[in-house]
Amino acid sequence: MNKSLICPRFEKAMSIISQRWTGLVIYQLLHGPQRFSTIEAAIGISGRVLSERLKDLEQEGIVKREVFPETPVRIEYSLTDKGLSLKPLMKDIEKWSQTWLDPVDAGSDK
Amino acid sequence: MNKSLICPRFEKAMSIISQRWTGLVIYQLLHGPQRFSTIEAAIGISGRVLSERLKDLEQEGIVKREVFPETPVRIEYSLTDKGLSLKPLMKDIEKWSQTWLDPVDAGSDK
DNA sequence: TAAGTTAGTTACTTATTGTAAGTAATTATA
DNA sequence: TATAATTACTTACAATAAGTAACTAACTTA
Repeated sequence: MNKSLICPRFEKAMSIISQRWTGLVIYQLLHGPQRFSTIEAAIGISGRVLSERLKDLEQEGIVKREVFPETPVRIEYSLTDKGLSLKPLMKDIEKWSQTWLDPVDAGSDK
Repeated sequence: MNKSLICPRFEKAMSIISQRWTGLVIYQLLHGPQRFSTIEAAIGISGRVLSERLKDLEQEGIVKREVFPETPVRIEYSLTDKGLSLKPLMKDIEKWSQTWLDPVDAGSDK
């Protein structure tokens, strides 16, 4: 079971992109380096999960974490080259959504 | 809480694409119309969830379900125009994975 | 000393998935 | 005729992931 016939690299890419919230986190970071609380507020993710996702994305080499020892401490998250390379993809999704999703529908909660 | 500042249409698109398995189901259907059990085997999804996803995707107008009253009954799932319009996106993901993911790494179960 | 920052973490609840067995409709086989 | 097979699901239950809210650490300011 669970032995798929699909290219493992594609599958891996999908597993990154299709993990809940990762897409939005990356999209948000396209606006530039940001701190934890900014991302949290911008996309409406819970701190618990954001913390988890940022760690995963750092592991994948998609996100970079930088500490600025100011007061209070400032920690900035930004995209690496690998992360930035996802920009065209994000733009495609944006374009698709504008072409194929009805504005009214899109806003309604489930 | 949970009031994001991101464009609702983009968010909706993301919520479709980033739902577990939907990407792989769509990708698989790019190969042409297929029956339930074929998709199931191809991507390694459980029947329970596949059934759920296909219903969702049909709702979204991305997938079409057709019944052929043969024996045993044949039911084919295929992409609608809206579904097919996701093809360039899928190809981009494929390309990205080939450029940025290490083949060894990608295969390892985490 | 108390209260305010930011960036998390922890404990606990709720939601989503996975697993495996079961069902319905029909035909083939012993 | 009873049993088995096939496909496309559904159901019940266990396991994993996400949401919520309170809490911590390491400062600084009032």
